[in-house]
Amino acid sequence: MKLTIREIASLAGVSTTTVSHILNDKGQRFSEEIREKVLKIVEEHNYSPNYFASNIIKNKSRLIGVIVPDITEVFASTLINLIRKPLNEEGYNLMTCESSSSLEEELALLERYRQLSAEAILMFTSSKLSEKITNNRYHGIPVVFIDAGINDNYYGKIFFNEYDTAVRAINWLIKKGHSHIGLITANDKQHAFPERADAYYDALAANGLSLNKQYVVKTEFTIEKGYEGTQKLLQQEKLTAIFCCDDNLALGCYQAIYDAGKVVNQDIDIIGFDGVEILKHIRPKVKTLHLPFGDFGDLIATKIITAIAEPLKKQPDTYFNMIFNEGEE
Amino acid sequence: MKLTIREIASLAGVSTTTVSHILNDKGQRFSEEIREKVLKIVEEHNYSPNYFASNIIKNKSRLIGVIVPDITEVFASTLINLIRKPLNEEGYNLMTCESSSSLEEELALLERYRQLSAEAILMFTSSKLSEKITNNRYHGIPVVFIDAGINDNYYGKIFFNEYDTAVRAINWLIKKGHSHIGLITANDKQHAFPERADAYYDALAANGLSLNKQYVVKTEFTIEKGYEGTQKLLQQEKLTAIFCCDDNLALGCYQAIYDAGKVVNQDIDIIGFDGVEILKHIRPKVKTLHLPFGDFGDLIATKIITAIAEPLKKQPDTYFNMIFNEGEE
DNA sequence: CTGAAAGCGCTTACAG
DNA sequence: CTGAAAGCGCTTACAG
Repeated sequence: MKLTIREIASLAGVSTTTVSHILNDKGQRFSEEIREKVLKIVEEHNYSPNYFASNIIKNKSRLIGVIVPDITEVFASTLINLIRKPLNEEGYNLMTCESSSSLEEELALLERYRQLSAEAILMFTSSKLSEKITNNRYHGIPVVFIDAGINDNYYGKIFFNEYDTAVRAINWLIKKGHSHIGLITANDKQHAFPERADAYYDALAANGLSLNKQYVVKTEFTIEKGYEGTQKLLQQEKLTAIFCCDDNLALGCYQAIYDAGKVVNQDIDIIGFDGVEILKHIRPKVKTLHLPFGDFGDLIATKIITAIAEPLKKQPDTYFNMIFNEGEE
Repeated sequence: MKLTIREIASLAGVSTTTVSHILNDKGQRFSEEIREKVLKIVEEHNYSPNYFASNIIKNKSRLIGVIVPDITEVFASTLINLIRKPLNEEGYNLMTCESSSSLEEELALLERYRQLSAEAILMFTSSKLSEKITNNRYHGIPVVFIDAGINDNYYGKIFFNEYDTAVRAINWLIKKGHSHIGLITANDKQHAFPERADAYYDALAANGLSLNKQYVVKTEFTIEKGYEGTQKLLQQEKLTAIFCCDDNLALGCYQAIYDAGKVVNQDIDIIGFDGVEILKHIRPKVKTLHLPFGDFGDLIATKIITAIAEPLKKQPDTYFNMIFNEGEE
């Protein structure tokens, strides 16, 4: 059904060598006339070289594998969205598969991508994989992690300078008059964002507010846990604001406040963390620290391209500032 | 770096033929002893056949290409999520690319998937592509559309019996005491869901309510347009409920009501359409008709598998009921 | 400048 | 039962 290079060559009255050279922009061995003739025939018959045949020789798949716990996860899909364009422009295709956060599935997907000869893998994970992937290479394939610092990172860590911005956010709450502020943070098994909680502790101290242990909930970063954590915090009658170390928590917090018959941003102020899309859609809007998603995406795309070109090259760490807008958003 | 079948063969002291047969479960020409020996060596060296070399012969890529306007779109990512597992189990890999709803990009992606020898393509689109893709085959590759009936469908249309459930929803509003109900529906260029609007018209008539043209807004199915449409409707002072023919509209509607200082489900009742995730997260919760996503996903997966096995086989139309829960959700 | 031919890593019809 | 060899559709070093 599909034409082969041989047929195109015979149609054009040249050798397969010439057709291949023209298609791959190799050298100037053919006249412009021939070039155009061949290209015209290719066009007419809608010919495209067999992807597998050329890859077996070029040993390049142009494929970048993405592993993500769940494709409906906003943080990940936002980032995938951002890196796709620059990578497409470099001639790479993204392929996304889901791991359901299962280590077994993650390993199976790595293996599948290896079989597909992926040139790089972008891995969203909360598993410790450094043992399987030393120096960020899985059987030679560069693996770029998005994992909040869980794995060693040969290709450079990314820091968001969360602390300073988070301090600013807490200070904003305090200036607004809040003195009983709750915190929902990680139980430290899944995630490790100590700066976020530290900002809370330090900002309270710097403003002469004492730390109330009843105001602190440690849990996992899900909407449900945010909901439950907030229910607990709401038992503290004086509490008037909650700082959530993640937007999923913030969303659950928002729901719990509403369901408890209170009004968000009126009875209880919320501040979230990451700046995912959904927080813009809910009402009242929930304030959040924003990741600089655009720059973050560009960096990841560049990291991947660099890692493909030079898998053995260490890449530097990068620092970004988080964004927090004190005024109305 | 990567081992070849020849090296495995020589390591095992057998021919490449035998190794290939063992790896591909072809025949019983080898002893169990040899089989185990080869498998052990394969295991030890973590050998996997070169994907491209085998595909060039088998002419099977095991790849299913997905084209989606935007990966962050909840409807699409929900569905992709649902079909991935059954398709993986059949040995297929999903590859997802974004079209930004641009016809040009859609065609480019179809072409790219053709070059990748995708075995089937799942296309989320609002473009009329029947001209390029007659009988749902693009250069022989089966294309399954998710497109609300825009394109011809050789592989069977999917109907959601939206009408009956939508009538029930409107009746529910009327029974609740609403007699001034707004409608936000499509401007008919992008989408064609006439049953949704008809249900509104008919239910009003059946309950002896006259149709007020001021209560009807025709627009596109986006959050922004839902917002603007609602602003228009809110100028109608007697209006106390709005039926949105899409969940994006419902979300924009929800926002506009809040921003106008009114209370959702108290001053103005909303009913949406599709049952996407986000409506469960907002507060107050917005009632919506639900697609039977689970069954829908299973059907699409089956359609794809069937289309790959028998590309020339017409597939039957399918009818689903929408879900509308009158009580609390 | 041009094309015949070798070779990429597999699979499989075929000969022994 | 087993393996040498042809062949999949390309690319490219090489010979003319």
